[in-house]
Amino acid sequence: MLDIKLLRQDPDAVTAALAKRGGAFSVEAILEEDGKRRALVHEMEQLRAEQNVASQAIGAAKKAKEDASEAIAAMKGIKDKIAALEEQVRTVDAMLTDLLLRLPNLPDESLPEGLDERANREERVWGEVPEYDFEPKDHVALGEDLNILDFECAAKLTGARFCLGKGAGARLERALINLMLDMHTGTHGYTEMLPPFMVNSDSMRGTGQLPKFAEDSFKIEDTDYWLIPTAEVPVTNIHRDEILKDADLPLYYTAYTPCFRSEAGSHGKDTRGMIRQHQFNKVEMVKFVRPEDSWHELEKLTQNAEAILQALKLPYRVMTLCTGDLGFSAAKTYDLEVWLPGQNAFREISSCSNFLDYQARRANIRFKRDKKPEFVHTINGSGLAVGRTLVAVLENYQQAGGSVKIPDVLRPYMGGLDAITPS
RNA sequence: GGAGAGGUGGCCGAGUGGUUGAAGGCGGCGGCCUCGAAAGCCGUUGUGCGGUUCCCCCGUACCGGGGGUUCGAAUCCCCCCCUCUCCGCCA
Repeated sequence: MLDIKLLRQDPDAVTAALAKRGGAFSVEAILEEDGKRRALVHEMEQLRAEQNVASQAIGAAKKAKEDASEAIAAMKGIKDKIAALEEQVRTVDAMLTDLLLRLPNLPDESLPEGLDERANREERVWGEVPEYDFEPKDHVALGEDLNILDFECAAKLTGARFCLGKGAGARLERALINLMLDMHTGTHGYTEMLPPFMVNSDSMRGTGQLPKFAEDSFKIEDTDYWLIPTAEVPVTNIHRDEILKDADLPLYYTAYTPCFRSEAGSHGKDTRGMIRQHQFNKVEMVKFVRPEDSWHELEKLTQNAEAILQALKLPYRVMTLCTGDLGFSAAKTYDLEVWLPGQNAFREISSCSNFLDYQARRANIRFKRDKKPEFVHTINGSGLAVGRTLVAVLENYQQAGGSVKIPDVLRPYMGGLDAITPS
């Protein structure tokens, strides 16, 4: 959520910044509601002040055994006026809040401007794109030939966009989760969390999934529970409605969770394999930091995600998302794109974002160092999307005969196994 | 799922219709005392919104959440949520 005061002070700057995202956002309507609200609140509070004074006088009179019936009768009218104003304030307030919640974050100045991913800026490339003296297979062919991934069976169990991991495939996924968590907790300084995989609507609103993107997530029927689309939701909301101590900051959390996404609107996109699934595993990193540290902390968090790819020796590049490709709540995002020989392309495997105080405002996460509480800044990123990492390992480590070498760093997690071979 | 108990300020804990934003204690902060510390003593100690000479003050709201009764509600009524105990069920 943006600061309403910023909209009041400089509506033109806000409008201009939002326009870079490509959509049409009306700041004017919000300011109109805001003005209405303030006038109503002022009027209501003046009446209340009057009422409070009168009520005290009535109390005093009754104590002194005096007749207060006239004063009581006089207050009857004011009560209805207040009630009517309360109702109006409620309506305007709800309207204003809804409008504000539907306004995305302002893109940072440093972003390249553009409407879609073609305008994203490449920051750096790591590793060498591998060359093969044979035709490399994609992960679907590899997985099925090795009998470690079964999409057909998953379709029987559930439907499209699911995958059954089998044997070494299941274990490889688990190994990757453990490697990531061990690196983040062991050398990057994060505290591991294991949150609920369902959250309520308040949490979804806190991180920005609601009210605008309800259709992207799965909701459990007859409840207020949502399947989490990312661990960002429960982990960021850990400190919802809290005032942290200055000494508590910065807080670094990491969490493994499955993620559930409806993928509404992506029909026909990435239908093959496990690139785009309704359920996938992810290890997430979430930071709560002081405002002045957030840009530096974003760089560090991005490097923490890169460290996993480097440990696995997977080639990747870092992209800065342009203004039009930026997510709703983010001010700036780096995408890590891993090289996939099966697609002959770089594909997103991590998204690391600085939200500034946007989520903190929504979720009301503050800290106190002087008199007045301040909003923290939140930062998060995938470290990494596990399913896509498994895809990358299979495709990048494939051998001529269809076997897949296990990256050195994963072998301890695989019981010493050095390769997955056709049985 | 059934029965019961309970949710009050950072924490513990009083309060059951009228200066109660809320006693008391703990903790925190400031001061006195001290060579220093502890103990002791004194003072202070929330958040949102609105107004404003913009953190100084004023107003208003907040005692799990939402409605209601009343001139007036932490206190009475209704609904919901959560926690605890017992039973049932279950991993």
